[in-house]
Amino acid sequence: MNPSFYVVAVDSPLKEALTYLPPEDGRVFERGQSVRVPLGSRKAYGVVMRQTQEAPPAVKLKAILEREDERPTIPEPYMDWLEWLAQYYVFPAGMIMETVFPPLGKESTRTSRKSPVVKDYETRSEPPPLTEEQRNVLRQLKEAPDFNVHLLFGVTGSGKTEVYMHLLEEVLARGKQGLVLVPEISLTPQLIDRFSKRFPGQVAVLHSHLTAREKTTQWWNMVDGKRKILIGARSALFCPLPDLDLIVLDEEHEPSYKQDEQLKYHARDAAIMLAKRLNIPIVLGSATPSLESWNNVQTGKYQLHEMTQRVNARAMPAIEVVDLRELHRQRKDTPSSLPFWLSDRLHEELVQIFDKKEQAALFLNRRGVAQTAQCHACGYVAECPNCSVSLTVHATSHLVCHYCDYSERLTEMCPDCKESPLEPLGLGTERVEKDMATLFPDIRIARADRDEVQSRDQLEKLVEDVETRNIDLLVGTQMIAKGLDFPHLNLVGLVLADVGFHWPDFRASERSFQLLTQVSGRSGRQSAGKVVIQTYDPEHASIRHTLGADFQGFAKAELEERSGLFYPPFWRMAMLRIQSNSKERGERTADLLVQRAHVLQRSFAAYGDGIHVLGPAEAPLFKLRNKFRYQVMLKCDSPARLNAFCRQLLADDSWIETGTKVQVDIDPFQML
DNA sequence: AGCACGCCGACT
DNA sequence: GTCGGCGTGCTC
Repeated sequence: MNPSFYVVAVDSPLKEALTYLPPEDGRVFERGQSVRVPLGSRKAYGVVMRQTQEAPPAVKLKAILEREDERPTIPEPYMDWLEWLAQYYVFPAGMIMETVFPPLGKESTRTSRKSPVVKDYETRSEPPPLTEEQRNVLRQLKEAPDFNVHLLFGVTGSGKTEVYMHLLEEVLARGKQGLVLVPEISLTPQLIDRFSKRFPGQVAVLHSHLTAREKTTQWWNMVDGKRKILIGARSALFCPLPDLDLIVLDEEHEPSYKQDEQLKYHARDAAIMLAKRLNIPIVLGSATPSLESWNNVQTGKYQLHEMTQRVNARAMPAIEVVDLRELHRQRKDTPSSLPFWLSDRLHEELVQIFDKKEQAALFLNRRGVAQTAQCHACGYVAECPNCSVSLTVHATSHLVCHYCDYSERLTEMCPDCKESPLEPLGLGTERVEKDMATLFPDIRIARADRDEVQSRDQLEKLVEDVETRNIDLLVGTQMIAKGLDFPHLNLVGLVLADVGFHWPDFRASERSFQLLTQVSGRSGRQSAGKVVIQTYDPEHASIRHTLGADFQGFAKAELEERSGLFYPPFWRMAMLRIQSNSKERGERTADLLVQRAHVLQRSFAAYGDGIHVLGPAEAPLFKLRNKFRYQVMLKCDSPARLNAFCRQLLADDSWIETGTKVQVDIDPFQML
């Protein structure tokens, strides 16, 4: 007997899947198959979820048009996992299904003249001998082949990548596939090359900077089983691999694993759920694990594997802290010819490094010439007309908004009082670069930030220039903190470590610690390196523990603090964001939402510690791109209950006014 | 997300 | 008159 109806997840932002009649020809469909369905006045893609005997009341049903033969059936573990994602992150299932498939059809009519995504080498590079620590870790990992979460906690330079490659060799020997996830930023040609040299002809790559055709080709290479190892950014997790046997997620602490648009998933958490459904091991690697993962080690949920030695027994860099308060006190008495942001200590080290013809990097997590511009006569600060932030000074005469990219010319006189010019306030990478060029006219400087390096090609060029020693000094933001590995870089200067200490985010300390440790790790990859940290707050926990290379001490102190404040990882959070083009409507919606939350709260009060509702509050970035933003924070000690609460709270959205949106962010990272 | 519908201002 | 701007609402 033919089934009565099909439940289809349609590529449209609908809360629920839709019900369709079988097609005219009476064809039968399986769960996971792709179909074309009529939707309103158009055709849409859909994935068959299940059969049903029940029709929704009061709807005139339409029939499925046809099977979409170009799209392979999604394997059951993936189907189950995709449904979990939709549930957990409160997101339309049909739109998640769509992320599984490549952007174009399988066959291309044109031949590409672009250089290939992965270079295919003829011969396999020989692996270096393993350290004892690496051998131990590999042995331990072999003993737990089923679903297990392994945290590979290894200092920078301890050879984590080599461990991954050995594990992948075993995967290949079994004829299976492996998935290696890395943060987008560290997905450099350097890394891809290293894998494709070791596994010639076996590697495919997926990330957002590939063209639609490149993505499609790489996707099919894996899905057809022609290639066995997929290296990619978080979105590669959605490629439905037929023989997946191992997931590696490198730099697991990286905040960029959390997507903060559309489906707000965390690739680490999602990867673990996928591994669980496939009953395969997953290896998380980091030199500075997230406190979530570290806590899971403490409670025995994850297995810990430690690597404390750098390969070739290279020493960790010597770290020195410069107290900027003291520096400025001194300079009041004895003025210096150096730029205000450059201490004599860091200057000395730079002189020495350049004398020795070695390389240095200066790190400052702030773009532009100056943080903002202020009038010394009336105190006016240039602000963005669309966002509630001050404008940043760029390239001498421009003011730019770092959130919406609005820009204007810097006027000669203050536009408010017209009495005095706007003076730059604070510091940015552009200014550092300029000052260094004046101070050291003979050295070759490159800047690495979002203004200077916008494309993959530019990053490749930059990496090459540093590798071939065409560059003596690299000045940059976060961009240079991650994954770049330069043998002759022996001095890292942190111009102002304090950027980020006072961010309105409960993870501010954790991020600072990670950043300081990662940046420091860039120095002395081959010989003895040096790190100079300039700060106004040498006593800050992030700095103290970076100095002692004491992750565990930092984690212990920070976890204690989190526990006292009902923060993750002990409690779970959900952020409800209200966004409106009218301030009044936004405020009204936020108030109403909290009222509804309080009503619902009562029915959850009987379980555990109930649900905590905080807010409504204006978002730290109150106005963004001309939208007014409010937020309501929810906390709960059980993720399942928090999820149920969110779903119930937002099940009915008919009360939300037009021009106003309410969105949920489960396990949020972005607090602004 | 699309796509249609509908209600206003600017043009042949 | 009617072309098209984008706000609003619906999709089995």
